[in-house]
Amino acid sequence: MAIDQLDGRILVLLAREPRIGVLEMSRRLGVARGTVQARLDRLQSSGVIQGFGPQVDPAALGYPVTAFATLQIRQGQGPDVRAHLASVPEVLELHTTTGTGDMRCRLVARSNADLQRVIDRVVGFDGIVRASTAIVMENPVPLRIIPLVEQAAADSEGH
Amino acid sequence: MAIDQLDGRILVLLAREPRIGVLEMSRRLGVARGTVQARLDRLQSSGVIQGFGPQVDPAALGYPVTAFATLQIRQGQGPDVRAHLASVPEVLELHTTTGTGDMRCRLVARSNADLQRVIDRVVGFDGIVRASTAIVMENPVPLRIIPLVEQAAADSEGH
DNA sequence: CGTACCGCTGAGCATATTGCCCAGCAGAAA
DNA sequence: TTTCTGCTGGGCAATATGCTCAGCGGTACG
Repeated sequence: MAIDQLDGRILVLLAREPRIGVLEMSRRLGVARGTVQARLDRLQSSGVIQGFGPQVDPAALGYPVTAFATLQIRQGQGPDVRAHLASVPEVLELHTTTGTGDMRCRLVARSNADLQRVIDRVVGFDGIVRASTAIVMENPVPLRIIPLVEQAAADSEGH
Repeated sequence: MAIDQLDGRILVLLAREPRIGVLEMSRRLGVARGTVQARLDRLQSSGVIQGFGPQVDPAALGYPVTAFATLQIRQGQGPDVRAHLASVPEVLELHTTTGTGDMRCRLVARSNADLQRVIDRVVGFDGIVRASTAIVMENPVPLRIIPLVEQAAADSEGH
């Protein structure tokens, strides 16, 4: 479950050069190919690596506006609201958080004007009591995992 | 910049079976290998596909707790606060949003107790005026892009 | 102390894929 | 008509993959 230094180096290498092959990886890391193969299999089957899906930029797809919405849900309407939000393509992510019936979702839109349409569609659903939205201006730290991987690998040093 | 149906099918296929090769993709899609190759190159150079980095599960790394923090920043301290937050491995993402000096970040921690340590480290910085945190309980819609890709591809139908 | 067990190594082999080339062809634009 | 662009289908050498194997050093356990 915990990862060691070699696992960490594999993950970092993979994050930096994702299209790299197993053979090339083994050369860079100075270990046998079978070892990298086995580590990768283990990382995937243990769930540390969930996949290698392409990271698609919504902006390049024509959706340059990102926003976060905080929703308050009427008691008992949770499942319905989830299904509703899941059916909206512009909802990229949804979490339920502490707080009475609170959800937060990440939205994208084609423009600020289009965001209004998206929000209307999102909150125009019975069961959503209240909604507040914050538009993203900058993204100083894009979603990342490498620093955490390095810390986790370092933590496992002193076994 | 906009994607067509073939691009959309490539992205969906790639999202479903990321380790698939160009040759196999061309077979599944019923087009020539060179075509898929060219489309992939274009998707990458145009920025639609940012990369194929491994999707690492923080929970499997030993960080099962996720939280969102909303920070209020003192005027003019933005750059310093950003640099500080970027230096904390548990900060996975950071956005600046509308609102007076507002930032939101995504945090992970080893436990609820550990979250306190992380928050202390995050907010224990001159320039952060106020902070509120919400712990994530469920993630009904994990970060996704396929529905948006399909919509974008469908929108380009009527050229 | 001896004996399993486990992970890593280094190697080999048949098969599949890649990167790169080419000529031909259809549709759109000029 | 002519030119351009994108897709096709093919071929080629080089490379990577999946799989197997025996050897070898640790560590755990009786």
